[in-house]
Amino acid sequence: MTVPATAAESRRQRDPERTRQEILDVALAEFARNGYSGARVDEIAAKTRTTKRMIYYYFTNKEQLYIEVLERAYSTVREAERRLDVDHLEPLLAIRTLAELTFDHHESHQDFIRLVAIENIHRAEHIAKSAALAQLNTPAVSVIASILERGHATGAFRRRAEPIDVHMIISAFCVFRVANQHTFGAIFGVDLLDSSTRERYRQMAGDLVVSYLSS
Amino acid sequence: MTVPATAAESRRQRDPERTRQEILDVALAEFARNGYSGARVDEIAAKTRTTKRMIYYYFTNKEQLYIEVLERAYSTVREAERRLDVDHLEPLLAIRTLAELTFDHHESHQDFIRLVAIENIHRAEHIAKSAALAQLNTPAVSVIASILERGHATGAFRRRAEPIDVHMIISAFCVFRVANQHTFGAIFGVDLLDSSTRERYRQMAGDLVVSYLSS
Amino acid sequence: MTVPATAAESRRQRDPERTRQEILDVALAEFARNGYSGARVDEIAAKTRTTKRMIYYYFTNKEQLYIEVLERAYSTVREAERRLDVDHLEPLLAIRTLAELTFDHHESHQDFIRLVAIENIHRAEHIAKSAALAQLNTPAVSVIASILERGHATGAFRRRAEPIDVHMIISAFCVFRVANQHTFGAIFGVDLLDSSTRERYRQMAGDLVVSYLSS
Amino acid sequence: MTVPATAAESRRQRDPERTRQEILDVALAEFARNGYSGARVDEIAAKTRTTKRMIYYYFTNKEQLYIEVLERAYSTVREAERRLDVDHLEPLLAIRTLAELTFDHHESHQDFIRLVAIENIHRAEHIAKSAALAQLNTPAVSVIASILERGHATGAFRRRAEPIDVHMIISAFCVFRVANQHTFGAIFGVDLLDSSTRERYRQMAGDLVVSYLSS
DNA sequence: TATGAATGAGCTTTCATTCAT
DNA sequence: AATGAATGAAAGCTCATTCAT
Repeated sequence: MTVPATAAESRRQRDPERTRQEILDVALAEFARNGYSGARVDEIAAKTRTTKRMIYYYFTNKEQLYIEVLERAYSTVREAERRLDVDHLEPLLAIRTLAELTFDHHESHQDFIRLVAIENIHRAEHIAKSAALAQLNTPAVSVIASILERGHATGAFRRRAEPIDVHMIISAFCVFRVANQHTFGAIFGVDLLDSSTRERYRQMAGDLVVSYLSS
Repeated sequence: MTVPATAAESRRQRDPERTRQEILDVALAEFARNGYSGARVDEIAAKTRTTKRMIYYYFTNKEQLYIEVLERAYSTVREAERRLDVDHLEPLLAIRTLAELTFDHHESHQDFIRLVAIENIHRAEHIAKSAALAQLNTPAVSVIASILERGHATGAFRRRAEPIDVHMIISAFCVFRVANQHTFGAIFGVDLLDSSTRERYRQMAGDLVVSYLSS
Repeated sequence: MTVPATAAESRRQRDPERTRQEILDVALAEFARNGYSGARVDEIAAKTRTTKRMIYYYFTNKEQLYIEVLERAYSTVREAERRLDVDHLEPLLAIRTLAELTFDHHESHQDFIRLVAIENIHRAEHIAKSAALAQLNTPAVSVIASILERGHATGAFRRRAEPIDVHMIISAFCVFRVANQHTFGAIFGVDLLDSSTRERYRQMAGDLVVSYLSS
Repeated sequence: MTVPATAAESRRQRDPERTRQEILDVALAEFARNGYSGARVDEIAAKTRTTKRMIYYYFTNKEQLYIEVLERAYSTVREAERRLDVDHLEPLLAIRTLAELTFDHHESHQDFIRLVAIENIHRAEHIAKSAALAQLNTPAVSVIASILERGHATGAFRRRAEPIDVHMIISAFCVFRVANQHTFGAIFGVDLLDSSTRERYRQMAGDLVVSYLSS
């Protein structure tokens, strides 16, 4: 017979990769929600169809699980960056579009932003421990470099700026809005993520980088 | 005799306020270093001349200690903001100076920046619980409002911007440099806090807000 | 001037005996409510106009406080017993009246009943430690002895019973109704203290001892 | 090799149910001896072949352990009640036998009596929390109901009494002797549990209910 | 006589992890 | 490859009590 006789049997996975992904999904949410120390292996297990024991079986320990969560999250972001295509736009519009796409991406990947904040609390020690993360290239910076080059050639950008600095300016604004939304909201009584102000902030992201490069 | 005979005697404090402050100092460092969950009351006590018991005596529990750390940290920042004096400068220089002072302040109060990041991980729930933090006013925004008014009057600022948005732009840049230094460093191999680049980033902070408001 | 200048001064008691009694009142309620281990010195102090320190000043430690609570409670009961006067009633009515008065007394002194239960949990070790409680005489038993003597003389009581056994029978019934009201209620869904059944139980107390002695 | 090499190994249990029962046994004794607040999980663990950690593993927390102790204790009593068989005895003898069996049972289950006293101190809040205890039926009352019915039919019982009241009368006497033995002993210098007086008290239990129902 | 400040010892509980198959 | 059972270590917190004047 193929009917599972016990709970354990019914739970048993035939697809290890799927189990891994399910654990990583839940772990991402838990780590993003509670921080590294605040996240509970028990809780992650409880929200999974597997058991705590399986988490250790697949990931060895809490830290390794966290690292793999981080790796997958960064890898997703890099994948998105790789899909960026603004070469067909004139430089000013290209950089504004890039800022806006970054703005949109950060808003829709808040768990990732939180994970980055958490990782910074831990001085990026887990990134340092990860072979996969060590060799991450950052397509976004190349995209920026290309735009800047074109912009300088056409004279659209009066300011000579380093690609990485432009990346930082865009990131700072877009990350801040998500990462600091709660303290900002508590202190100023303003919800930075409210849909009614999204368009204004989105434009501000573009204005900021455009005005910086233009003047 | 007045010579303390035991460890307990030598430890005994006659100055409760000083003891409180010492605990808060150590606790700030520990929370900033390890996050709320990651910080250990035992560890905080060990780095103090008092005992763990005293921490509970003064602060009731870990959360309340954290909240008071937060309150004092914010209060220090507000105090610094209150000392800001850029009224004698012409608008463009005033806003640039404000950005640079913010830049300097954040660099020299990295524990505060980390605390804010931690508090955001916890969705600002502790700020919400604090009566003292609820009624915090933010002098910096008033200062900005005043500068903007003057700048609009003189025509120095072509863009009409909300004071709070300008505050956000300055904060985003200055906070990002400190808060995200570790992941940025790990991924781009760049130390955002290196003294050799400080002046360039400092100027960038000013340029960013000035170019935004001017264009 | 006689106006108290500080909270401490305004709290300060001029009447030590009154302070002692207030502490004992609150302590009785707390011990009766939570048991010896369950009662908190902090809580007792909080419900008093004095401080925890004063409790130690007056009573040395928690156990001594408990003992004095016990002493005062027993002393109150003995005082009530001493006021019993059923000599003018014929034996059958006298013993019934005694049972009913005991019934009433226990109902209106539930804290005392609880205290006795608590003291039994502790194997009466505190009574043993109390000089005052050691030499407690029990007027009730003398009253019973007198009634029994008269009843045996008149032939109203066919059964020859020991005064202390009769005391036990009466106590058992009256104490049980109060002491076991909660488990009885939880298991049988009956509130033994409900006013609608008081008269029936009261009569039962009399019937029980009367029928026992008569038959 | 199968010889346990370490203390942990020798301690390790393969029989969870047996471990549970052992913990419950020890916990019953400790709770009965010291009350709920007075009992120490450490102490219970020390008297067991397991560790404190195992107690939490099996029972979640102290309260749940206490509740399960209570459940098992009540369940044992109910089991004994279910085995009562006095149908073959004529009513007067039946009710006397029931009283005597109750008397014997309470004497040999003093921990249970103490537990009931403790639970009453806590206003039966734990019984209220227990699903198992909520639906406990009480066979003893049915047995009494049956005896009363027969006794009323034959005219042996002149008094019409409620089964639950008769249960209360028997319980009150038998519980009192055990539950209040210590205060009674301390005050009257009488050991209610002394074997030399057991037979007299046992008979008194029967006399009490028989005379009550007969007259 | 009275008291604010301080505290050692020990409590219940939690956590990531390993055992043993 | 997979897992149910078990656990050492330490965490946060509480309690009656003492210090020091």
